[in-house]
Amino acid sequence: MQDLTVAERIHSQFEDLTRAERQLANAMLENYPVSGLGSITAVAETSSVSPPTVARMAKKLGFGGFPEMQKALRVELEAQISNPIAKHDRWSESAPDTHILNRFADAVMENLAQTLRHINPDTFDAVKQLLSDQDRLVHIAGGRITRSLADYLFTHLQMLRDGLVYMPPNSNAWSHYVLNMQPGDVLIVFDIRRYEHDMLRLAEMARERDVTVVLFTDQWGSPIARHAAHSFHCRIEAPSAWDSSAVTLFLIEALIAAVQDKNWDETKERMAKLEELFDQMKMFRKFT
Amino acid sequence: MQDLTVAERIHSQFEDLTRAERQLANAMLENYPVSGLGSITAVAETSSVSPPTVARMAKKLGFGGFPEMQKALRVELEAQISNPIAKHDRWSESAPDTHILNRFADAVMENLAQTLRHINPDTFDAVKQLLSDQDRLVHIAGGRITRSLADYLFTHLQMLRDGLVYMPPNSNAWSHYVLNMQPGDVLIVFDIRRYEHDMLRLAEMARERDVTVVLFTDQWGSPIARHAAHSFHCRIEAPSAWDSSAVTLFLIEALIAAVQDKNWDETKERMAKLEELFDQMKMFRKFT
DNA sequence: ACGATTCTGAAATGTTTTTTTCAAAAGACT
DNA sequence: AGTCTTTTGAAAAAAACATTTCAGAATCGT
Repeated sequence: MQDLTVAERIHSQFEDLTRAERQLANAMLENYPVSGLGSITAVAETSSVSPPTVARMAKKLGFGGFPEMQKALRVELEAQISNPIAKHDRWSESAPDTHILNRFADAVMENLAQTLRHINPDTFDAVKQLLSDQDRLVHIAGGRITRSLADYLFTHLQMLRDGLVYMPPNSNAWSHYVLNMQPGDVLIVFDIRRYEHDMLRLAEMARERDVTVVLFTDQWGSPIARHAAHSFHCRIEAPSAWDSSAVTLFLIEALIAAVQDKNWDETKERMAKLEELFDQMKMFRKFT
Repeated sequence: MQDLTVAERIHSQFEDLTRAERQLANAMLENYPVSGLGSITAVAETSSVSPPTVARMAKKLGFGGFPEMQKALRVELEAQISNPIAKHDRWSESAPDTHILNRFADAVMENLAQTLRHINPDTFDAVKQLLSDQDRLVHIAGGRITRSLADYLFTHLQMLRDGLVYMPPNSNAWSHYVLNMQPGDVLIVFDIRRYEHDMLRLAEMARERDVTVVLFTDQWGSPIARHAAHSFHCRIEAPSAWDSSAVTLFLIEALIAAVQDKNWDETKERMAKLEELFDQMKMFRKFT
């Protein structure tokens, strides 16, 4: 009896149900399982029976009462709707699923799915547009931890366009950088957890100069969001003392790909030139 | 406001939500919309906020109260269930599945799954062990693109241990760094695609000095693998002219988490000291 | 660093929902 | 038909739920 769905229980006991109960049962199966999610009064009403009948049937089906049956319905629904990725068997097959690798993988998968649900494609496209606009200077700033992410974005954008300014994480020097910002410029800031006060000030100052601020932050949202024209909230949950930036990096990469797609011809040309330069510097070995 | 879904309302007003409300909003979107169907107490509990917060947010979102919001959720659910085409195969709901966001997400998920299948947990644990060993110096080197990843690893390991050397990506200076390597030391190198010749030379020289080389590379494998005691092959496929480092970053983070777990007591102490130092520096900066 | 403001949850209050009770209605059996 | 059993819903009682109030906590702004 334990693991049967409500529908299965109804079917298996249909013979034992009374007239009013069968009427109710049919109504519940009609739009299953949503029809059973209202209050007992609502359920009773849509089936044209009385609330006690509903309560009695719930008990007859083996539940403690109506709320218990409703909870079972919710659990069923959750299983039915839930994300396919949330359910996977162990990733790294030879490692137990309590191994940090698998636990971390779970977290990152979930973070990715969550983040994507939060993201507004319009925001994404708008930022893509901003970054594609060669007439705007793009300033990139990161904090203590997010510096690497800022760096990653900068390195890749460099291959796509010029007019980029990388602002070093040492905030003492920022005021000078702000002086060089023009109205219409773009400032990309990373601000995650332990939000940094200097970063907020930077965003404020930039905004005062009519610079469009784009923010990468976590699911809770840095206070900078108030000043940002566009914000990306990336989920950073991880089984660790620190947060996971993997999803933030994914988003950065997706943005880079989008910008690259947008002006593919120019990009291709630029890349060719760059490759040539790098080859001349003999930094790379031929692919074998 | 009338015809917006609850999720849309949450997104559009996310900025105006307070900390506890955001926590609740995230929890509700987590298993949307089922997670919002319990009693106000249940919803509050699963989000770790108080019932009043739930009631307040419902009003903030434009509903008369919690029951009204819940009813809206039920209506949405019904519409969603009865329309089998509107299933959840798309990630970012309002973006078509040809949107770069969704395509990139597909690629990254696939990369992660593939990578995990190929990782040998013994390798992982062995590297964890190496990084936990305070008696070995750990040298970290990255290339043109992978520099950010090396930087990320360095920044985080710094919070876990000392005896770390970050080798700048400018390869001219590397020979001096190699001079300082001792037998038993560890060298972590990142080498992905367009494998860099200097990186290979670095690994060779390190190996000659009995340094244990750990390599992060792509699915094809840098030639450095021949000299490395341990190699991680991360899949880097992406719908882009560049590769995706998201999975490599995931692996770095998982390693950091593993090292941190191993000696948690020492780590905790170290972190406390570091926080203190950072606070002091912040204060110092304020007065200058 | 210090008030002013906003936010938050415990507790109290008011409301709705659920269950129980019970009498009437329907049906079953003699 | 008459009596007994079962079923049913109205109404009351009990329980759970939702909202409001309020004081402490956190945050903000100067």
